[in-house]
Amino acid sequence: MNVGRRVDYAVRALSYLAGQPTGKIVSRVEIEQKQAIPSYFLSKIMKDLVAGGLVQSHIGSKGGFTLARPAESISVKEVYETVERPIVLMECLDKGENYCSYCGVCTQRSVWDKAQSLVASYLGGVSIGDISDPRGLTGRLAALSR
Amino acid sequence: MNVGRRVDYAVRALSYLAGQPTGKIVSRVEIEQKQAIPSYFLSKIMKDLVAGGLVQSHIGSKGGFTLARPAESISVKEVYETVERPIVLMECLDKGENYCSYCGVCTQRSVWDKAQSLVASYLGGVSIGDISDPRGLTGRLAALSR
DNA sequence: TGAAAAAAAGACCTAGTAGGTCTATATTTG
DNA sequence: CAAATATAGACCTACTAGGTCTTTTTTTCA
Repeated sequence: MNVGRRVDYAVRALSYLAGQPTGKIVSRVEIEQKQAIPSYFLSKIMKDLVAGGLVQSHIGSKGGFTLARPAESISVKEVYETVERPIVLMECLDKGENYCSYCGVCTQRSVWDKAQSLVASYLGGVSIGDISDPRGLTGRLAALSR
Repeated sequence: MNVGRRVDYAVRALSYLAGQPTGKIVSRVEIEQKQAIPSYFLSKIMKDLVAGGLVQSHIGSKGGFTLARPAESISVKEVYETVERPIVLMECLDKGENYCSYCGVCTQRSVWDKAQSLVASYLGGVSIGDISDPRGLTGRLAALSR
């Protein structure tokens, strides 16, 4: 029960994009620097976000990324599932009843199912727009110490 | 965001114990067989449950385990945290503000904090008594096919 | 008293994965 | 053409989940 760095970084990247003027293209390097993401790491994550249709990429000099959709329409749940995997607390909840022969008589199944629904529906209700971050972590941290 | 086998097996073991007459001592091997837990694996898990005060052990021939407390007073959350680790979605939620220098300006922190509270409080409200299983998975599965 | 049955303790092993780094290639701008 | 960029994918390391087994200690009971 642990959210990986990929999700953390993906959310940071999207929050930063959400804070830019609409259509402003931002490079991977800028996002990494503003949001304190390890060099290069973001390239793999952005690939997933592009493939998932959350972000649009622009190849070539002056290229970079923009949100592919309004920030308000992108939920944290969707981000999670795009860069990692569907939110599933136990495998048997995902696969059908015949994944494990005991599913039919399992007393805990409904417990994890409920817990999973709770968190998934909460995350489904939080949008990237809600946590947009125009300046990025490094920018706002620097502002604090001034 | 995934619940490991240790928790699964711990819950199965406790549910089985909860279904026995009060004070009935049950051996590790019996629990493993009735609840379809891999041989030997349960020994490591029971160690944690004993250390955590959820289960009482009885060494020697005719030994085994009993619940140390009423099943209704043992929550799934407590089981989880006893055999694995505290329920924490991101490390920074656990460690103080100074774990990561950006905590103070992090826009996602509250999101994961809320999600974490939701699931923790739900699991805190489900007890082993709620999912007690006197016959175990194998027993009930066999009953079905008869 | 001794053999059997059980927990306690811990060593060991394997495959998978998280997290991170780097390089080569294609594309675009100016 | 040169510089800047995404794309694609190779590569690496440390950790962990999950599982198996063995040795020791304690207890029961015949």
